[in-house]
Amino acid sequence: MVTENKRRSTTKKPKKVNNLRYAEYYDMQETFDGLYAKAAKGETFDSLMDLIFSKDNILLAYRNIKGNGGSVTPGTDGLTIRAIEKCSPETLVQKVRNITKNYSPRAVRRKEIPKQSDPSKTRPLGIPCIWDRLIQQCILQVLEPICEAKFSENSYGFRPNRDCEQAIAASYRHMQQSHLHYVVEFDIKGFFDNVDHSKLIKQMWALGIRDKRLIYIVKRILKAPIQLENGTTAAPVKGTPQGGIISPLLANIVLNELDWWVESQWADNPVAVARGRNRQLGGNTVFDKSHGYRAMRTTRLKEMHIVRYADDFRIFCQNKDSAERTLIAVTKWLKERLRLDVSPEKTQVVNLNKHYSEFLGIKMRLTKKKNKLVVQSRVSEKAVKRIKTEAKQKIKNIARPPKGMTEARAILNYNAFVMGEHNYYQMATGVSLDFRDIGYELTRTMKRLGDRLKKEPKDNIGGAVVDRYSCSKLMRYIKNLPVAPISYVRTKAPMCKKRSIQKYTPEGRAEIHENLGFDTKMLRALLRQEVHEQSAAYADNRLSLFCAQYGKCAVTGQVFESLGDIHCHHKLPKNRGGRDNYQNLIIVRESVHILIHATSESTIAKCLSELSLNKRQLAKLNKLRKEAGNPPVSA
DNA sequence: TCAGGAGCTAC
RNA sequence: GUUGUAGCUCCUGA
Repeated sequence: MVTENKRRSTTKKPKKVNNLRYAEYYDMQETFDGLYAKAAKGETFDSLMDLIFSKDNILLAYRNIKGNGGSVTPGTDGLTIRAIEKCSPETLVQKVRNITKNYSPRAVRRKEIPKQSDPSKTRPLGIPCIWDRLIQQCILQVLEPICEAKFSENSYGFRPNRDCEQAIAASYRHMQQSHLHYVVEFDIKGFFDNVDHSKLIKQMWALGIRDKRLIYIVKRILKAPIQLENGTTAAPVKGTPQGGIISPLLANIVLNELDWWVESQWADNPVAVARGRNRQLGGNTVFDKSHGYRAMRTTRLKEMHIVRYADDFRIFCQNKDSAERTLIAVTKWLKERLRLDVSPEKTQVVNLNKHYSEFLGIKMRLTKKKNKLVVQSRVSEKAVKRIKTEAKQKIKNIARPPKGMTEARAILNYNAFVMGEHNYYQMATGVSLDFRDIGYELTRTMKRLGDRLKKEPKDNIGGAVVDRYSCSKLMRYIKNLPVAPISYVRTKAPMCKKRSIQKYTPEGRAEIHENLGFDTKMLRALLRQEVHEQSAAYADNRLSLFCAQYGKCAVTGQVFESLGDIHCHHKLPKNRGGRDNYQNLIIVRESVHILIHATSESTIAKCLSELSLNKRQLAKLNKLRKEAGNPPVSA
């Protein structure tokens, strides 16, 4: 425990990267594709456990969570990812299977954190222990392809290859192209904390997830005790922990039926009519009980569309009457079907011809432009306020860098902030107005930088900030560092989701992911090779390295012909403090490996003549020899 | 091409 | 120390 804490203070938080490649490393992509295809055909799954806790799936789960920022944040048992990766792959797998044999997850650590939208309010976090997070990741990997096949096109939150931009684009489309001028704004009260466990299980069943042992494990995860900040422990009766790896997926499972139900409720919906009586929509058979909701069924409502982002959703309607009925019907449906309450103050109908409606940080309405109604959107007031205060703070950091921060770092941080905000809010048609206002608000704070701000850099410089902003008259420099002008943004129309993009079909992947550029046979062999006496981290990094090096020796550049020729070398030897992290490992041919460690003249001579290295290769070799504590050799 | 690290957003 | 999913941007190494 002590060593864990010590490590934590010295370890920087890793950051998650795109993980499409990882499934390929662990030879799981085809399996996931298969699940997706089966689910799309309407097949059900009553035996998923063997797959979930298969060796490859578990090791892939480790790979996927090791990059999480929170992997070095301990749960209630004080353990971090280090506790997992120091095991050998075999014991890691064995441990997961043992834990889940009679699964009883450890207590989830409750932590209240301020909401970034409104820092005066807090959001309850539930941080599971690292082994439990690993187990949840195993489950997620298998459930996601099944669920993706069933989920609605109108749901954008927490889903692969979908984002806010697409949700906003869909909203614009409904307003402008489909002429839906009324929107119902919904706000579910504390959604994550109020998810009904038995309803959730029923929804899983309806989606075809029918493995009883798996359902039991999910139940156990939901019922995991919560260790409150004051140290006492509580047993949850509802809700799914915000911080649990499967929680976002569970949220979509619960609300998936809402998407299909709403779309099926309007008269003459071509999709609903074509599929027949609201059943079998999207391969779901969960609508049989929807007959009881007369409020909607008898009104023959006109065209309407839902746009959902996690628990935040809007329904676009043709007219006021339709919108008001929808509000009532959906509220009732949520209560009766999912046992969820909406917040009456925040749930309302908005006439988009007269008022702005806020969604995902953007407020939007319709205005007349040359006899046509077009979308006019702005940065939401809350966001403007937040940007102002954060930008002020960051400028102050440049003026007077706090200790532990240099001026250069403060500028970089400010630029990243400005570019980040611009990147997101550029989908509002009126962004430039809002950022002009923000810039105006900041002039006083900018004065603190005084004459340090120049119109030209000291020398000629490049980089992304210059590329993007140097055409602005407001561009300034401090020495050689550009300071991004916050007022300078141009709007960029949000893009709709391309239907063809899909993570779980080879065709759908083609647009977002390139296949490995070399023969993967050797990679497979490497994956199957058991590494005795080595850690999971080592085994995992070895695969990355092999791919990063295109299956070639780092010194000679030769393609590996046999498994035995592949040697993974510690640059700084373990007995001198070298670790199993990526940076400390490199893949070389067997003879090169021998040569790195060789001390006897005859061995060196033999290997050298065998390899006949050129100058550059020799230099690489000697660098590795030096790191290993050996003197250089010459040909 | 790979990996890691910094920033941003939504919920 | 603040978890999680998803998306975006940039930088640095090999």
